[in-house]
Amino acid sequence: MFFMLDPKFIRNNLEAVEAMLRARNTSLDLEEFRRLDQQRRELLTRVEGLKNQRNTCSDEIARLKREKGDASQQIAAMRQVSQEIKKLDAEVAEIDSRLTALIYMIPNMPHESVPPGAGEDDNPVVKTWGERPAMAFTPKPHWELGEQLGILDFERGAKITGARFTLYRGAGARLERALINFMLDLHTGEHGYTEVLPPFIVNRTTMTGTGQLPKFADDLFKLEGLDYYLIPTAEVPVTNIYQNEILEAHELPVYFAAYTPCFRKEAGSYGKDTRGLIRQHQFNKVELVKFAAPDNSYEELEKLLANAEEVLRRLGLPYQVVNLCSGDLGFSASKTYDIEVWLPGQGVYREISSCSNFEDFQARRANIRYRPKEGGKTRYVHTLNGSGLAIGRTLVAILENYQQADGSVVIPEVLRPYMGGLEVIS
RNA sequence: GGAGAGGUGGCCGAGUCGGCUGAAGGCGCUCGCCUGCUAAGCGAGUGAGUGGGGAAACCUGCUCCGAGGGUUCGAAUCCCUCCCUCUCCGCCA
Repeated sequence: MFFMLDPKFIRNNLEAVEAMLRARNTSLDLEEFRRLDQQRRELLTRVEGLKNQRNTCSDEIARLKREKGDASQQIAAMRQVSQEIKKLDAEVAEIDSRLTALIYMIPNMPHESVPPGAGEDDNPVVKTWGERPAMAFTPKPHWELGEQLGILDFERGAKITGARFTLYRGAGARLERALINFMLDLHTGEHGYTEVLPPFIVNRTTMTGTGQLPKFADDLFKLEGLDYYLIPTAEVPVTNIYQNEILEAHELPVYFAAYTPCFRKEAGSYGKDTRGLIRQHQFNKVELVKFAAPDNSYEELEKLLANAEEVLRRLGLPYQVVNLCSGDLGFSASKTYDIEVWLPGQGVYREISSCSNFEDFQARRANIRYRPKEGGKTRYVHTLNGSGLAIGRTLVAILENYQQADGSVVIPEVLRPYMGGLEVIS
């Protein structure tokens, strides 16, 4: 049986959990949890008593048989007991599955440093970096630039597949690939991450481990006739690398960097960001994933954020960092920083990275533990992840921030070696 | 896709005609002894989950031998379904 929040924690902190649900604008009644949990414990006491009786008596029967004695009386008695056990076991299983379904719907507890708030307008900006480029002309949105330069073909993307799919060509395709390589090289070469290339299709258990299922099934592409799904982010396969494993304390923290495409249905965002690359059903991302000991996971979150920020600094892209408030925090996260990059073509800051500490929420579901140095019981690790960064949106930011009056786009210096020396796309 | 073999504790590896095996034996690891140091040697300990008792050391119930069902008083051991691994054949980037 998997849980997200510890059922014991819920049991002992019902008021706190209910307060958390309100802060997250979630309507969920814990009365049923209280009732089922109580019932389950009562049943368990009874059925375990009976099992104990059966075990003891089975030994007795075995002994009698060995000594050629008569055990028919005990066998008859145990037949009754076994019937009863079977019945009670079924009742427990029924309650368990209802309880699990319920607990799976409860989001994570926010960290104490998460500000209260109703939604994204209440997220405090904790940092801004870089100079917004001064332009003596009216900056264009990236879709215009991309089409005029012949590097982004939205129409043909839509023809090949449908809306929210894009065909990159020439320098556009290469720029996308350059960004992937640049980011991976930076994180593996300078930030201590190990590169992994995971499967892009995962099974149900894996999706459940990181919290995408059962709650967010609507946003996932599922393969027909199979219990397999296209990943919506590398977080899913990479976090599940250690699913059902026990790590040694000296192995922590573990840092992974992974490039993968990401597939999202974007259900419920029909009117939003219909133009351009901002919201696609398929996009590329370099993801950073960490497994850390609980006592320093928040330091690891700060480092993770700094690693993601470094990408934007080297690319010379202005950004701000916001601390997501309680009402905007994702389902599985205890704390999340969003990095938002400046897009002059649209005159807004747009999310380009999301760095989160999930504490033991995912680890509990995916059953990822470690053995503490000082010995004693195994504990759940803390998992963290962050985009480092979303590739498509980075390309958008480059086009819009580095555009020239004539519609050409200068390539940031750090990318030129990856572009075969190309300095300007024109 | 076809034929066969197999999935046991951190690892390797026993489990007889179903009962005394949560699991022999070995390796590894931990602690202690021994040793000038190292190696070797000797002794003890060493799975996980969940519940009860105790201030604690610790004692104790239940569950777990790929997963899920079934047979049985009782299953790692028998039956069924599924998953995975390996070998051979076919097909294929």
